[in-house]
Amino acid sequence: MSELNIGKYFTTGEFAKLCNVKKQTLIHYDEIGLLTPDIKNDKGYRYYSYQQYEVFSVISLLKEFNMPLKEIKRFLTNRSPLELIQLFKEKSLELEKKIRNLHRMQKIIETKISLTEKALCMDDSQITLKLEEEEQLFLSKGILNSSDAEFLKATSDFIDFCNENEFYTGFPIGAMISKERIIGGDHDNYSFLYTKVNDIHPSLAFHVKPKGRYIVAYHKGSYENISETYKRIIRFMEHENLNIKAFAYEEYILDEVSVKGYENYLTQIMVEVE
Amino acid sequence: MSELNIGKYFTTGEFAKLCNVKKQTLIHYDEIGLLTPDIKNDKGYRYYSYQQYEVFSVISLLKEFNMPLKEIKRFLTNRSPLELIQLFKEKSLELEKKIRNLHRMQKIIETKISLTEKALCMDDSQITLKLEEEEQLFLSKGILNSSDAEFLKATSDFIDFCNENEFYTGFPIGAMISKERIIGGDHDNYSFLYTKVNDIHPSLAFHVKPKGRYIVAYHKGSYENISETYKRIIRFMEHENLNIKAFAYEEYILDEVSVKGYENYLTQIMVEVE
DNA sequence: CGTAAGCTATCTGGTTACCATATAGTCAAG
DNA sequence: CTTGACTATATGGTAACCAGATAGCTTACG
Repeated sequence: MSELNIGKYFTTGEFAKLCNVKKQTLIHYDEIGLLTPDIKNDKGYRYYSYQQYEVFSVISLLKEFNMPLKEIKRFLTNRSPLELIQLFKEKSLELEKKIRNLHRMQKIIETKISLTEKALCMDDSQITLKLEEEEQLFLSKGILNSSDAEFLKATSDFIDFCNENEFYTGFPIGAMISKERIIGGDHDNYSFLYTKVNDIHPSLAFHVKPKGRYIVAYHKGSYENISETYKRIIRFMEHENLNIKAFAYEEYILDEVSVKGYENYLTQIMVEVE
Repeated sequence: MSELNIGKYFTTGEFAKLCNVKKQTLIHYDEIGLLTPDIKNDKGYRYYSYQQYEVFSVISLLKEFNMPLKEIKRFLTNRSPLELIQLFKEKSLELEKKIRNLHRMQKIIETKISLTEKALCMDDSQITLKLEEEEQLFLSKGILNSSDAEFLKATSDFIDFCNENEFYTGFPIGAMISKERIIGGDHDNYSFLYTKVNDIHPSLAFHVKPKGRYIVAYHKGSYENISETYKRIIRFMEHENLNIKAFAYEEYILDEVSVKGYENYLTQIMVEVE
């Protein structure tokens, strides 16, 4: 009776089922020396002890941390209670970071969803006058009258900086254009790029988009034709007897992410008025 | 001046730096048609618009969800505001699940750390009498007098069930041995396997490890020699004039996960006494 | 205007952690 | 003693790149 030999041991298939993985995975682990069955008979048949299940579960735990198998192997070869404590403490910190990041991601997609939903259900032909609350904006360096190359550099630096400081919350990048440029018809000459921020970083300077009345209009299509929308805005202002205060704020509501091609973009323009 | 042609466009290298990836990655994305540069000149040089940065950031966001590039591509090809909303809502649910899972992982490693730290700083030669609080245990089906094959099956079913119900919290699997077996010297004939649970699942039956006095002893090495430790326990009981109530509870404190080889295992034995 | 530095391109091969499939040997039950 | 269900090894394939080689382009300087 060979049953006695393999008494309390699982075959590869049984162990694989227990671990919820393919047999191949266990064979692979054996090949790379990560998890070698306690017993290997003369025919090459593998037999795993149930204590090895605990080892497997640590491997799969560490794998969930994206720890490469090589490193897991290194850990298991040198394993000791102290090593385990040290490793797990490291991983615990990583976990916290990961959880924070997931919360950030959740904020981003929530923002994207609500922005896009808003875009879907609004009337983009209408120009309206709205009272808006104060908003904190983080600005790029000035880009007025900049060359193409300078503009690219500024955009790039701005995005870099936002990423480093985790400013990106799903809000699109906006652009500010000054009163003079709007009136002068110089509609692609922006003063600053900006992004909305939720938490104010004390050591950095922010621009406050003031509380007050804003003309809200929407531009459909490429910004090459944005002048026409500005003309409509100016007509509206004259009709309502309003004056631009300092800046207009442009934001993509639908951009390359949700539609394909400039002709389908939707830009929101908010003009601060008095 | 060819500068005009490529005016507001990033070269592959510039765009790669902006996106914090290797140039190769962008080339790869171009090859598989995931993110094709707006412009490709006659020499094959790639030029990316800054609007494409937004596309890239959505790609990398989706990639963080482990979404395969093929699926991301499918999404981007059919992109529309509605598709975006639907996808992001799905992903939001996934995120919640992931966050829950990470919290679970954190609990597991915390438990492992504290168990192992406990093991390191205690005196395993000492037998003590302790007052222990009530504990909720989830039990395997009875394994008394079971054959090797039955034992394996029970272990396997037990682990499966624990996994399905996410009972695993980092506590090792324990085993209960009855009064009769302890006295009779039948030390590897367990009655049940168990694991500690934190949250009680209302629809399942749990065993309560009662509040009361327990002899706490430690066994070093393979359980093949566990009889000697039980002899020490019995001597201690006689000396202190105590009697076993119903069960002893065995738990690995150091097992294959933190040490290598049975000879280094450390088992905690708790005997319920009166 | 020419050249060298610093880009760009494509191409090959390697990586990780497997999965699928094919073929052949082995085991356990009727 | 055969049959069906297992086991083994071996080969090739996958995703999403990365590293390095080689060759072409371009631009800033002398």
